Amino acid sequence: MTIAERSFTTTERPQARGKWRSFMSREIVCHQDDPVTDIYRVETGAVMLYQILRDGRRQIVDVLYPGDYFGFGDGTIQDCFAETLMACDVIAWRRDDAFSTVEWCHAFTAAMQRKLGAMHDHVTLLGKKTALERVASFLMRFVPECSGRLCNGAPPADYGRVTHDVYMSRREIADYLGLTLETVSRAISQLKREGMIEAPRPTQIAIKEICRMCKVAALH
Amino acid sequence: MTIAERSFTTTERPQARGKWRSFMSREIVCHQDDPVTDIYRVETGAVMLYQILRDGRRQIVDVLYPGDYFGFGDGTIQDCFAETLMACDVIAWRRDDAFSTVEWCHAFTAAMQRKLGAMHDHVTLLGKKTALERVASFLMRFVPECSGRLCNGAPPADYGRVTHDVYMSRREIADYLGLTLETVSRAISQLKREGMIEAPRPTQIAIKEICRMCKVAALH
DNA sequence: CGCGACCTTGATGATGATCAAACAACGTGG
DNA sequence: CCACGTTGTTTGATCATCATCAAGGTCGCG
Repeated sequence: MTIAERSFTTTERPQARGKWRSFMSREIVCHQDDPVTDIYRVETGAVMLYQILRDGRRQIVDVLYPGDYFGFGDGTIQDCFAETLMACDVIAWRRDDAFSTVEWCHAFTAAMQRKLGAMHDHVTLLGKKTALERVASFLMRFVPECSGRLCNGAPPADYGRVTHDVYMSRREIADYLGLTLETVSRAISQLKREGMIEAPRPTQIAIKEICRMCKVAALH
Repeated sequence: MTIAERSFTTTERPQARGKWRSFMSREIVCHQDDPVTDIYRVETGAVMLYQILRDGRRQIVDVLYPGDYFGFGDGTIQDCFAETLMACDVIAWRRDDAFSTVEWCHAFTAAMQRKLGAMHDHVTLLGKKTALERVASFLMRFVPECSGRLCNGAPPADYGRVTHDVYMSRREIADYLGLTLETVSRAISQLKREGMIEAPRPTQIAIKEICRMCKVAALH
């Protein structure tokens, strides 16, 4: 089961007055510069957030999985587009409803702390890592046990046997990692040549040598 | 009055059971990988957050000003060093105390929303902008009215007359913007040559032509 | 089969990193 | 007061990484 396929058990998370909404792949949930009305939480699937500069450059600033919140911008105006990477379920709350209960606030603050830590890691990736390190770091996200600072050095037993679906095109990966699609493609080819990963098809990858990948990714 | 010199009026912000602490310039408030015990809020001054990779590369992931919270990592372990850029006052809460009141949670969630939006902008800067655009964007932070997406096109009346203190060295600016100190220096020199800024000394700048700077920074 | 979308690979070039040296500001001690 | 060392900044010359430009390859589908 991939990260994106996980879903929340509804009992342990507040959802009073929240409205379930389903989206197809590549649907836009909200637009940059739109007013903020609702707050969303991903329940199943995956959503990308991106900003577009006036001259058309696009930066994918985050990729969201179940449990992640989005759609609140700076509190008044959306700072990003939110677009689904696959079929998704999300819960939408009216802003005022959402913040009215204490449990909701707690769930939200916990999610925000996790998210901010992840953003810090991503800033370090963009500011300091080479192309190969970025791509390796990106692929290691599919092994959550080993990609964060929680890693205890023990990879899951079945790693190397599992193939992960990458729901992003080369262009999207590139726009996420601050590279071009050609550079991403070259880096993936290099990791394949060196035997660290396999890719039966472009959108599927299997990580064959976790510890080498981890070193290449400059994760620990 | 600069951003860093602003301070909060204590009445409008919850601080029950919070403990005031004062720091000198360049003191380390908390260490990467330390356990999380307290949550801090900057009251006066400025604090930088940075991560250090195993081979010594440093990325400054954020610069905090009054009203910003820090020190909570992913909830258990610090993900960053926090170091003061100048003399600072902060309030420290025990984690459990902090989240016990509703008002505190509301203040915290509001701050986190602002911060996450700012991080998105910074990710776009790191992922897509050129060296000159990054440096110009950085300097435009000293004119908050014009640097964000709240900008209404009307610069403050006294701009160009005000010199701003940059409490960061060229190396720190570089580590923040994902560049080298030489590249930062060259970009600043270019902006000076073209008359957009003045710099009576390296750590002080005055923005002379806000609208041109804004264009160079690719802000709007 | 042929078209379109996406990916891969190659050749060339530009931006920014690296290496290096000179310069400015500042504090200390003779 | 000035020589000197220290630290940080500026500027120049060269180099490497990644972007750009270009062509060919793979896959799915009408």
